[in-house]
Amino acid sequence: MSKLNPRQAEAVAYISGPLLVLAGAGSGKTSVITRKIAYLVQQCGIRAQYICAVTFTNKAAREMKARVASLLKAGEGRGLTVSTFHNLGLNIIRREYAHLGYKPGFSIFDEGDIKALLTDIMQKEYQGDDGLDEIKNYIGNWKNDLILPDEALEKARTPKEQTAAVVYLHYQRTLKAYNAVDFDDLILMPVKLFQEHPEVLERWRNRIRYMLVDEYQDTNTSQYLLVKMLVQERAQFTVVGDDDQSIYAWRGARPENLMQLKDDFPSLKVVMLEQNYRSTSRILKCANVLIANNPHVFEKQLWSEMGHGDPIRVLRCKNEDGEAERIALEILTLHLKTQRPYADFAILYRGNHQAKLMELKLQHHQIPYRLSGGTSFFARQEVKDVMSYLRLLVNPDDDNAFLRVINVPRREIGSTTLEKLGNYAGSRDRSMYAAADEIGLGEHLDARFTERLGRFKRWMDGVRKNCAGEDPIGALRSMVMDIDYENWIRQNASSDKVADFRMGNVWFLLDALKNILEKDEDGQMTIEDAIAKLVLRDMLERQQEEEEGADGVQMMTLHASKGLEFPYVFIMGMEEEILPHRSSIEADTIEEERRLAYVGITRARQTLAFTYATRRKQYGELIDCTPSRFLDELPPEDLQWEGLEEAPQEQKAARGNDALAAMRAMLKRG
DNA sequence: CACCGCTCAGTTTTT
DNA sequence: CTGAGCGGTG
Repeated sequence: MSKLNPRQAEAVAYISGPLLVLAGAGSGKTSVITRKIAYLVQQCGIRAQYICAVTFTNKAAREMKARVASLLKAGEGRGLTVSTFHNLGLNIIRREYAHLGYKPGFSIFDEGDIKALLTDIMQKEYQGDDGLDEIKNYIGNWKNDLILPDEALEKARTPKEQTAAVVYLHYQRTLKAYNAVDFDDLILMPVKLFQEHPEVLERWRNRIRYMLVDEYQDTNTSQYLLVKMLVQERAQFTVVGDDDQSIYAWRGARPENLMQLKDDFPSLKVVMLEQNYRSTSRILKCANVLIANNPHVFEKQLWSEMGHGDPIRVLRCKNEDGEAERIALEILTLHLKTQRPYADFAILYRGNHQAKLMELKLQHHQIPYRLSGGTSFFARQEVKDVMSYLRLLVNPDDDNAFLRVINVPRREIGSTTLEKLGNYAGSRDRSMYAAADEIGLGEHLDARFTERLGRFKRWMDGVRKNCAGEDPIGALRSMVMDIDYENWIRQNASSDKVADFRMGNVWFLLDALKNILEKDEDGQMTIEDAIAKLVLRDMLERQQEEEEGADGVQMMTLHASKGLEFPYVFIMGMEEEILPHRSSIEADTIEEERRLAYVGITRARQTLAFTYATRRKQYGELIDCTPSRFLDELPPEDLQWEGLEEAPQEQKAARGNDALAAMRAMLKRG
């Protein structure tokens, strides 16, 4: 077990009041959190069940859990909570749903469900879904700021806001009727609940006596309020964050929450972690010098004892094709020369579209790679279908799921039937599923159609019964067989290969569900809970990770790279309009772009290179590119520019290009 | 309902 | 310039 430095030790041992740890990149913040949990349990006699650590991603939570487990003796970690904000919120709602007027088995709507619901509402209210995304943003922002529909209606000034507020009101009512919540509600509802029911809050405060929050700079207003309410005047907490790594303001994160803490908790102690255990000092100097261009409340200087390191190279390329080619050749050469696995190399970029060409080049040179991001597993049709079956199974009020499922596969229930069922259900204040076999429906629908609906409902009720038995997963597998889903997939797929892949996803989903049920320690997990966890992506990634053991160059966006590290890092597209992004230049949010560059630089352990193209095809036109202003902000003495010989008039002196020639020669040799 | 052609946007994204 | 998504048509 590694020794903590004095600052880290101070952060771990300080438990007499609220603590803010400003942890620079690579300064061992996860160690501090995990060691602190162990310290609380082993030295302070606080039982693990009273400790709650919160992260933003499942991955971070998983890593933290594993590291804590390795520090504690068996049994000591019993009842410890390490979860994401959303999972914590889910756990609260799971126990307190009755106070919120919800029923068990409530659905969690994902991005797709939300859009479908909003489209539906806007069709009804405004006969069109123009500006859906904008309205969705308004609603999301309100929810992040803890503003409910009534307040939004009052506050709305512009016509757009008023429209959005009206839609918001309908949206929230419909969610309630469907016995559903969205992701934002998982945070917002617990806060509202605690505000309205102090006795419930008291119960939770009793359960959570010490709180630790990771990536605090990424919290939004609701999340901060949730933390604040739980810790309240007892103020037993540690939050860890880095204002320089705040790159999610665009989705509601408020790095100001770091400052807010000082006002809200005057006794706040601040500890700064400035020793970096990841990068060479040259890389850190670059990072420091760059970020010094941003205003700071807390000044920090990262330093390391990892040696001076290689110069940082800036590779000038003719065009986007040359850029990708150059990176591919660099990696190929370095891989051969150093014998390091491809997984030691990372290519980072601002936007996902930049990955395309890069991918082609890597393929061309037969370099294995791993691409993170891309189409989410949950966006896949077959996954959505099966998820909808699962949801309808545990939540018959979920009309969204009902509509998705009713004709998949074909049950000869058309839009007219569904519209009449919907109207009838609406008039009776029932869900479509509940109304599907009501006698009164016969007055609006022909017997043929009521029979089809009734048959579906009877079948579904049967499946639900089976699920309540000994082997719920087995029951779900039979359900998939029962509807002959495989046949449906085969009919709709373009090839057998695609069909196999899709069926694989279906079984994978059920396996993940099985794993969630099985790994549950206290045996309290119901199938309802497990499905909710599935929507929150928990467990799924873990399985995918296990399958992803293969060696390969890692390609990802700068955003996705936060929290990771690589020996060799390439940051591509270092150009004005790309990094900083054009829209950020226009919106004057350069500082966040600078932090994005900062995050990218601080991912590198030993070698860092930037690339940019002098010309680039954009929207069908060949345009001249300007190197990113961030390159100019870096210390010139640590940079080594390459590829300037074609443009000697540029501000930087041309340097020898021996490296490129040597590389080519080496490639020829083998 | 399937397919074709037109229009329009073209950042980052977890839960 | 592309690719997605939409609307119109057969």
